[in-house]
Amino acid sequence: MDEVKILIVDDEKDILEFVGYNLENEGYIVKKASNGHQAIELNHSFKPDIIILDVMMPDLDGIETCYQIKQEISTNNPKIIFLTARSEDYSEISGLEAGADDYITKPVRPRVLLSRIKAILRRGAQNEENKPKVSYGEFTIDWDKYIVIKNSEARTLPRKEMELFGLLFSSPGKVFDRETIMKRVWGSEVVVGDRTIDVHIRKLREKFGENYFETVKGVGYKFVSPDNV
Amino acid sequence: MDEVKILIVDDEKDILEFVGYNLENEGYIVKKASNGHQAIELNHSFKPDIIILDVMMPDLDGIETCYQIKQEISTNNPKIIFLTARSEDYSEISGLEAGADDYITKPVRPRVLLSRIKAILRRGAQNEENKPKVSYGEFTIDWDKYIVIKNSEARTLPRKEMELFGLLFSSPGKVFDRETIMKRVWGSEVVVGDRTIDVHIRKLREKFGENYFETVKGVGYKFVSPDNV
DNA sequence: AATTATGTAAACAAAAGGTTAACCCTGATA
DNA sequence: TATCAGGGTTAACCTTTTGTTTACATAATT
Repeated sequence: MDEVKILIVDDEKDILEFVGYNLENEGYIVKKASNGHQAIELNHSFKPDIIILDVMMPDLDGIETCYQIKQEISTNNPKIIFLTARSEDYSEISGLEAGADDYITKPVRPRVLLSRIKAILRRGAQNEENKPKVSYGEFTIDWDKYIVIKNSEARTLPRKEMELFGLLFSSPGKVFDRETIMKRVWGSEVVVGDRTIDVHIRKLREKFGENYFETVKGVGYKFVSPDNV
Repeated sequence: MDEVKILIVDDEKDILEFVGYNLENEGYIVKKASNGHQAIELNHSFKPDIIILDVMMPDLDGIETCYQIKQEISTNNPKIIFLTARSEDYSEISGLEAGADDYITKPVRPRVLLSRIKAILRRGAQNEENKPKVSYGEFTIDWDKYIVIKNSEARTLPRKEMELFGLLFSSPGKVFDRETIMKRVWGSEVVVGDRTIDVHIRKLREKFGENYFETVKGVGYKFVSPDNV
């Protein structure tokens, strides 16, 4: 991983500038968001490796934002560093639960921040050896190579198809309702028409066969492996 | 859970008013108690989903109150958020021991409080997703996969049939009267003809056999498992 | 027997989902 | 810069499934 992308989220412009400047100086690719919604949005499009997230923000606070981001199925699995003022009354409990990977208290000291970032990247590098490759029935999904293998025949899927497949595949047999699919694949911010999910299911069926993606009318869809039940 | 009930407990009237106002504004159903005894009392009668509990109270303090409430066996299992003044020397430890679910330090900031409440509700909702897989006699119902298994033969039912089955199956042998069935499966607002339930019972009988859904004339229906009684 | 509650089949209505093709981006390519 | 291609989305229309009612038959209860 040579190009490390970092997203900074804070409602105070000064901090965005200050932290952004320091990180860019170190050669990271930086984008900034000034609220939670923007952050979720940018997590999609920018796909940062690390998100530095202010806890205390109006409207959608850091904890909430973190939750939502962690929910989503996506290729980037961003690490999240919380930024909290020592005086704030957000307890660490909620932060850890929300899936924070580290904490930093304001005021931000560049040296500290950089060392935390490096620590996280180091940790990440180690994990990367655990290729997230999961098999079930005749299928294998390999997020690393971004392919789905069916009976030793590999194919690359477009992002949304991959994510939709990934979600359903993550719990074979379990029905995911449309709302959940929407939230986890498209994100809670995005609003798209109701036929969109169907169309993507169609594409998956075209590629893998009609029998793997079962419709449960009025509820949602599930992945099943006929030979494997 | 659409109607969320919250109980606020504090000996300072101002705080009760302030917090209460903000929560009501968000559509929560709110009751207030000004001491621990009242709180325990209201936990019984009001059955709140969440209790916001001041730690520092005369006589019966928050920790004690929390203990007592957690002790009780009741249908509502209220989540408890502690309210502590930063200066107080109640350590978080005692709070966690007492069974707190979260902390907030005074002064209470509405945004913070609301986001914590949402977080707690979300946690609760997630747990609810793991609807258990229940077996009785030759039947198993699996809400996750949305199937009913009879003698190792699985089938997915349409929504209403599933819900009707689920209801009757939830208490084998117990008679559910039509009114209850209506309310629980169709909802209290919906009005449908009186043959509708019968027709759905018919469908279940067609699918699983005539002997499992017994009519109790003038009352309602019950699920029975002949081999199992 | 009369009355009332339930059973049933078939018709009907309305959701829910399926399908296809066109459209709009965005990023790549010449 | 113009063009192009792929992915993603929408729109329109089609099909199927599910849910409800109707109309009448049957069984139980008084």
